[in-house]
Amino acid sequence: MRWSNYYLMTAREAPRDAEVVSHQLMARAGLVRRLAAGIYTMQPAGWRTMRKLMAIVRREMERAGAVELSMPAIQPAELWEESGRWFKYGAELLRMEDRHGRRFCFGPTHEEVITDLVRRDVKSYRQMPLNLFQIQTKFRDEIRPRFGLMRGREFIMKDAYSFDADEEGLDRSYQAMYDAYSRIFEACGLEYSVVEADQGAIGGSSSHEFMVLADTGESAIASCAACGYGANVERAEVGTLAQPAEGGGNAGGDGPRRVSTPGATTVAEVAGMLEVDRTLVVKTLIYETDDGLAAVAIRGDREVNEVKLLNVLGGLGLRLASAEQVAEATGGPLGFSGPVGLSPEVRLVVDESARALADFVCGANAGDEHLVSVRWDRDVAGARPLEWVDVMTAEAADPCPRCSAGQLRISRGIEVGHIFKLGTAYSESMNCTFTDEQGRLRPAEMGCYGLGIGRTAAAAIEQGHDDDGIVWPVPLAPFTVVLSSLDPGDEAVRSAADGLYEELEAALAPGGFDVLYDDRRERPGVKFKDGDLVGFPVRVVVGARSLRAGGAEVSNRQDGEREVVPLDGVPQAVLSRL
RNA sequence: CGGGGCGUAGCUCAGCCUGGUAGAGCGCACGGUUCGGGACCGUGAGGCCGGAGGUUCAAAUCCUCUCGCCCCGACCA
Repeated sequence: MRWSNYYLMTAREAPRDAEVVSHQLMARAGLVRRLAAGIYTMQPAGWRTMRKLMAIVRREMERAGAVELSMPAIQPAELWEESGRWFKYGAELLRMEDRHGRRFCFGPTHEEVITDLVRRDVKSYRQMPLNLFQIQTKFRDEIRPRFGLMRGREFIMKDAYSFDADEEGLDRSYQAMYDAYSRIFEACGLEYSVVEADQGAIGGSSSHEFMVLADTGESAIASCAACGYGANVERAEVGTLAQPAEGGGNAGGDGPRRVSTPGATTVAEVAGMLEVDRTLVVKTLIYETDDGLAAVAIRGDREVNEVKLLNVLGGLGLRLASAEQVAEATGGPLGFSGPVGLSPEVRLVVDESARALADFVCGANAGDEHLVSVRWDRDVAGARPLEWVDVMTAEAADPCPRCSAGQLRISRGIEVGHIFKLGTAYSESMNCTFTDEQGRLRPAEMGCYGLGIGRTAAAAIEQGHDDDGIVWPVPLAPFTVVLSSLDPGDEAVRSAADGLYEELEAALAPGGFDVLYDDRRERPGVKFKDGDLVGFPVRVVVGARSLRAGGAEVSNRQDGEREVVPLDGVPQAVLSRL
């Protein structure tokens, strides 16, 4: 491709709304253009990167036995009502009506459509296993789209769905996708890790996320270097916590004592006023759930993980209760709640972090008062059975939940892939059944597997850039090589560059590599800056000076290492750098 | 949805407080000088100042409404 005929316009400055580096560079390099909040045009060079990524994804999906198809983006409401998600999915589901008043949505994902398809076609265990995938535009009406392609509303996703006759089959299909995803991110040259994940709105029994490691990632990951445990912090478990402090002066006694704690509404204030360690205070939060109010007790130095809590309590969502609701549940004002004497209407769950506590401090459910010397068995369990749960947020240096030696480390990542074992959740609700070997009717065991195309490209930039611009991994660069002719007016240079261009195209094509020939009538500085900005992995420069030095200059974007090689040696020199 | 901010040339922004004929840099076009890391000089094109309404002799500027965009938050008792 000749740049003079191509559509690739760079800019010195990024648009004001570009916040993260991948978005700024994609905009400056002329790869994407924002059309509306969270909605982008892929300009030609950006689309080339997407196409290369999609080719890698296709190759590995097919290698793993998946079969490509294409499903509609617009989907009828009835299907979503059948699965129960028309209401459950919430406001992220973009809904619309046609001229007859029939209701549709723009598909955020395709479980309903694929399940509907397969239930009509697949009737026997002999037709399975099956794995179907597509690469297609999705729409999710995010509350707050941001960060360019990282969290768009309209985005391109590879989604795959597996159907198996039994759980063992699902395990095999899941593992095949796990391996395929690993090969994909490997092939892209990305540094990634695989972690256990929360299932969220999709539902199902187990899942893993593929995270590209980057400090700007929106996801927090807890991992253990000793045993390899890794999980999204939304889900991460924690080993048994040490209980560093003793009850001190509050130990013993026949029961809880009321103490005055005027104005102390936070754990830190209470601990300071009573001169006890924060780990000896039990924090009690009141939540509003789909089933009424619930109280969560947790050790004072710990934070509640609302994703875990939602999984424990069930329902679609939860929020911290208002002051009025707290008064209804506890009889006291906000800031003085405790597990003793809660309204019997209120469900109480207690985090494991507070289990080892005896003679602890907690709110008295009365203004400006706390209780000291409280015990679970004697003072709380009498009124109600205790429900021990894990709803704490993992923190750095927490003990590993899987091995005795390790400590958790918290890092950040960009979620580029997510695989789920769905089990029979959809096949049951949508009646996707088959006849097994014994002639019985059974629901199919399903899995689903998503991979964000645009987000992976953005993640590659987050991981690969410097002050001058993008540093693409070779497989994802819009063009592998940029050939810059510095003196297009000079006949010797022009013919040398023209010749090189043809030779390079021929030499690179078999490996799937490509060349952008910068034949524009621009000054050298502009060509260098543009090449660095767009991030072509290898640069070949031909100019009057390089010809005098014996040929063309070949260099790498990544480390800038350059050499002058004779013209006929250029293709080989380029290939050796890929 | 709550809070904050911003909409002026293709891009980044000034002008607004204190109303009086629309500005800069980059980019673009043309001419000249340059030519290995975003050149310089000159000339020029390009704007219903997001939209509607109001106040005023007069509105980019003041007021009201509206649309769009961005950021933070939607959290700890």
